[in-house]
Amino acid sequence: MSIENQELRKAGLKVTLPRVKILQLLEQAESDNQHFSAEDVYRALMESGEDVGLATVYRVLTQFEAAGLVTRHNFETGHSVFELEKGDHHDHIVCMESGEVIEFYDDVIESRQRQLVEDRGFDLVDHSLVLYVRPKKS
Amino acid sequence: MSIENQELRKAGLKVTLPRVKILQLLEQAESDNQHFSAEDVYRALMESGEDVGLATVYRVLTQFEAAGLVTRHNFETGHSVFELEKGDHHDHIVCMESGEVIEFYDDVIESRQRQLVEDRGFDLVDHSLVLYVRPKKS
DNA sequence: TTTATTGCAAAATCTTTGCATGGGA
DNA sequence: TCCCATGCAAAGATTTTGCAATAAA
Repeated sequence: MSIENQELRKAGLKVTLPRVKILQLLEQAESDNQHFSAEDVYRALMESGEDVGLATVYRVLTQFEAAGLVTRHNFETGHSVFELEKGDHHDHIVCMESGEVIEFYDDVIESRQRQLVEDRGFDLVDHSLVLYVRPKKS
Repeated sequence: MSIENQELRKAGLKVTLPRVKILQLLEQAESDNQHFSAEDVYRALMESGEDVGLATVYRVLTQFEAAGLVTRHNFETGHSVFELEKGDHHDHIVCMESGEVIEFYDDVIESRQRQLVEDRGFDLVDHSLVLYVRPKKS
């Protein structure tokens, strides 16, 4: 029994071909490109000969999100991107020209955030930080 | 000469009725509701008897954005919202129990963000930071 | 078999654009 | 007058949904 099948069952999802293929795709993603739009996933499936409809891609990704398998980001790009949930917190840099997404983690920012809210009498539960950038001109 | 007219001229935009009305609407917004969708603006104009097309609302808001008069946000709501640019950048702390929203500005985080993206060969264009918190238990 | 899932197409949203008309400088 | 701006409708782009056919358990 494959790892994908186990994960799908654990999530309460019937093991079907589109779900397995999409989960495999997300898990085999290169470390420098783990953010997929529904269109990205659809195109990748078509290229590898899998005949899966775009509507199904949307449905499966939405189910994966509900099951906690993926995280959906709504960056300012006009479309959603999906990322496999690996449990490691990170923030995002989004290039406004290429659409490229870079993950980063910075201790200075993380601890500063915690201190800022504690100074105001709160505990930090979660946060969302996205840096929108453009390639340096000079 | 009204303030709106001056602002429009300064932005290099011809002073037209739709532009003046939309700018007025944004400037008269209550402090607790400064985020408008194009549809919001369109509806408000219709209700005050101004016959402006929705396409024009989009065009004007886009021009205002290009001119730096407004900021466009793409929240998770599926549609853009526009906010008058008042020059005071701030981030947000959101209390998950009371819903309270606190604005803050922190130089350490701001400069660290800039450095992080510049180390990677980018210029920081914009950013979005929201801290989700809970009242401290102890 | 039995029910959830899929594929397709159509619809629902939100936003932009082409083009002829109208309004501001 | 001279164009820019506008209104309308149509087109785009992204995402969702209805429904009959299909596949998993």
